[in-house]
Parts: sequence; structure tokens; C-alpha cells
Amino acid sequence: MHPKTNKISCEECATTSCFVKRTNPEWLGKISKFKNQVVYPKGQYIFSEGSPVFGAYFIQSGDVKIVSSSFSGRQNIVRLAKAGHMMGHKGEAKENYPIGAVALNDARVCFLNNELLYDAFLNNTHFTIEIMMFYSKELRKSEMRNKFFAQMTTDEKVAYAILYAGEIVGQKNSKGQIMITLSRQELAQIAGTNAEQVSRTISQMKNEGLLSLDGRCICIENLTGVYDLLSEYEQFI
Amino acid sequence: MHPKTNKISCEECATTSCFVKRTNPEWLGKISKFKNQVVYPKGQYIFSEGSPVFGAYFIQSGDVKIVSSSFSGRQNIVRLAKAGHMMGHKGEAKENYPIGAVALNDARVCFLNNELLYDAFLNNTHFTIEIMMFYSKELRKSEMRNKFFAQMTTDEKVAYAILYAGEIVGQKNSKGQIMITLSRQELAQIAGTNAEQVSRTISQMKNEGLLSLDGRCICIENLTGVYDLLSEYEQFI
DNA sequence: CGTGCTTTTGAATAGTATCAAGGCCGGTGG
DNA sequence: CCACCGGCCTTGATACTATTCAAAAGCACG
Repeated sequence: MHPKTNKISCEECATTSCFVKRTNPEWLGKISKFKNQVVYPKGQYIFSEGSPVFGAYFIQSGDVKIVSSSFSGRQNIVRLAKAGHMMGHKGEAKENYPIGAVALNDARVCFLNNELLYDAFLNNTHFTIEIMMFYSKELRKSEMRNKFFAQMTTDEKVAYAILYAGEIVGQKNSKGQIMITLSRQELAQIAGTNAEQVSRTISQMKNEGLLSLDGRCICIENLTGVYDLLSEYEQFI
Repeated sequence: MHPKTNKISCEECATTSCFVKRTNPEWLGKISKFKNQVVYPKGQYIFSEGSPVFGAYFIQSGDVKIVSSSFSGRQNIVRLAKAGHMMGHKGEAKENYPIGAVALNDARVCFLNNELLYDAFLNNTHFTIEIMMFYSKELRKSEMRNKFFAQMTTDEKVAYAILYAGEIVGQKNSKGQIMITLSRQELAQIAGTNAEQVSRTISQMKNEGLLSLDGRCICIENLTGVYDLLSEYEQFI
């Protein structure tokens, strides 16, 4: 089903920010042994919205979008994740919270099932504390997003989406500028608007010299200029 | 400065959902001994937006609103909290995230400083895991709020605010109906709109027989009817 | 060199914030 | 006890922003 690859063990893994690295040596080996690792090609679902997840995924390399659709069929991007991030973990299994994860480029992802994960929690205090802190910080960010999105204009939300996308999945060109290859639709799903508005805002920002376009690829020409659009929300960024 | 009260020890405390109850007996006693406990009268700040917080607050009884103001002076309600909830804890001290907490009625609150808290994390695995789970669940709720608020109409957001307020700070009358005493302004700060729109929506819901008003106090006459307004977002509620 | 998808731009519409005024209620002081 | 005052609530009119619908242009693909 999934493409087979040479598994990279936790001991060899270069992703220093991975939470699993916070476990003690004995457990690092144990997790490395029992984890499941798969390389997902660009565009493929890592887990889908319908099916429940019985564990947690840790991204070793690559970028991922976490998506959620609503009743009306409208999809939005809950967050973007890159190497070292954790996803899919559910506090309670019975919760009904349909999210899916899609690889934005080739992504190597490790899966730990709930049993292994909880054993690791019980035996590795620092591991658990770090994940607790991670959630605490993510919660804070999410709350600020809530707060500011309620009072931002659409232009500001799009500017935010561009900065956010640049931070997580942006690639630097030869001049050191940030390039973003997400589609207008995907940016709209982050900003909470539609592709047309994103296109309008981008055109406007291009005219102001903040961005340049190479086909559908966005290049941030004036990073501080974009930040200035959001100066009222600086705590957020 | 704060009103003095007879401290209720953790051993005597009836708030079974409090996370501190998940520590082992030795630590329960230790926390009980070193915690700081204060009863805040209605309307008083428990901690304010300006000053940093060096620990975490656990609500023993009463209700609290957690607020955050933006640059433009607009305040909004980040979340409501009641007995057993935790607040004010920061993953990293250096973060600049100005939130404040205000008592909605007389509230008895216990404070644990960071040193005590982290010692407790290191020595009480189940305590740490439960708090991690709490954050995980809150994050999930916050993400769904983000997602749905981006596509709800104002009427729907107000309906949500009423249900949410009813759940956390609502009081039951003799008929078992939920009564809410928050002001229109406060509901607007939850719904991400303004007091006028809240008032319009409430009038409309009153005409439809969903609510009744006693002065400024809101009584939910037809709870399932209100839920039906949000049927598209049922995962959320 | 078409075909289909994404992007861009325009015009019409609908929804919401803002501004403004009047009503209700509780508190205060005469 | 009554009149006044101020805050909150309600309702209306207006202006504006953003969504939707529509259509044309650009780009990638076979």
C-alpha cells in the first residue's frame, strides 16, 4: 500500500527538534525499533479525514498540511507542519474530530501507536513535559489566531497566510528571498477566505512592490513591508 | 492587598476534576502547603494583561473570563473557565502574550508558582499527562472554533456564544432551563462581533421562541432549537 | 494545438459594522 | 417617594466590505 523505504532509525535521525529525542537512550532504541516509517509522495494523504487515528505521527522530513472539511464540503487548512512537528494525536479516542494530513512534498513520517506512545509518556518525564509545552504553545497561538482573525480585514488575513506559509513551507531563493508555491486556494484555506480575494490581495501587494510573481509562485520582495501590514497584531506574528 | 480567607486545603477540596488531584498523596500535601489561595470578588482581576504570570492558577470554585485586548483597544474573551480549570500557565516565560483573568462571580483560586509546578511535573507522571491531554483537547477545540468561525454567519456565532456561555457559566432555574447573565457586550466578545448584532440576534431568537428575556438576563426556552441553528457544525459543539 | 485547471479581473449582491437615537432599568439624591 | 441621571439595551438607517457569480486570460498537460 505505502511505498517501502529504508527506515531511518531514531539514533541516525538528524531531526534534532523531534520530541522522541527527549526520551532516554533505552526508550529511543525501543521507539526506533517499534515505530513505523513511511515516505509519502507529494499530494498523498498520510491519514484521511474519515478514519480514526490510533497513535501519533512525527515528521522526520518534508512538509505537511493538516486539513479539515466541514459539512458543507468547504475544506480549510488547520495548520502547516514541518520536520520535528507532531500530528494526529488525540487526547481521547472517542472524540469526533475529522482531520486529515496531506504531504506538500515528499515527506518521511514516523508513526507511534497509542500503546507505545503512552508507555513512553509514563517512562519519560521530559518527553511528556515537552509535548505538554508544545500543546500549550500551540493552544496559545491558536487562541491568538482566533482573536485576531475576528478583527482582521481580508487583506490582513491574506498577508498573514503568506507570512505563515513562508515560515513553515517557504523556500529561499538565491537572493535569500522566501518563495511560496501554495496555490491561491490553499492560501485561502489558511486565511479563511476564497481564492478570488487572495488573488486580489496578491495583485495589490505586487503593485506595491511587496511581492513578485513567477507564474503561480509567490516571492516575498519586501518582507518587512509585509510585516508592517500586520503591525497592529505584532504579538501574534 | 487581596482579601484574606480561610484556605481550603487540597485534601479537603471538593473539586474532584482539579488536576492537582492527580498527584500522589505526598505531593498533594506538598502543593496544598505551598499553594497560595485567594477569593476574588465579582469583577476583580485575578491577573491582568500587563504583568507576566510566574506560575499557574487552578479554579477551586466560581467562574472566570479570560480576556485579551488588541492594539486598537478592542477586548475579546478568549475563553470562559470554571471550577477545575487551569489558567495563566505559560509554556515559555519569554513569550509576550497579554491575557488577563476576571472573576465573573466570587471565585476561589489557587496559585502554584513555576518552581513548585515544574517539580510536580517531574515527580507526577499522571499529573503531567492529564495536563498534556487537557491542552491537546483545548487546542482541538480552539482549532475547530477557528475553522467554523471563518464560515459562520453572525447569527450562528451568537448562537454559539450563548450555548458556550450557558455550558460554562449558565445557571439552571427552577424549570431546569439555562440562564445566562453575561452582558451583550461580553457575548459579543465571545462571538467576535459587536453588542448591536448580539442584541439583534437575541431579539430574533426571542421572536422564534428559542429564548426569553428577563431584563438583561437570557433564558434558553428551547435548547434543542438553538442547537439546530448550529447543526452544520455539530462536531464543534 | 486543443483541453482542463488555476488565476485574474469585473460587476452585482448580500451581509455586517458603524453611526445615531430612543427606551428601559437601576441607582442616587433631593 | 419621586425625579433625575447614566449605563445598558434595542432598533433603524447608512455605508462599506467581502462574497458570489461570471467570464476571460494564462499556464500545464497530453
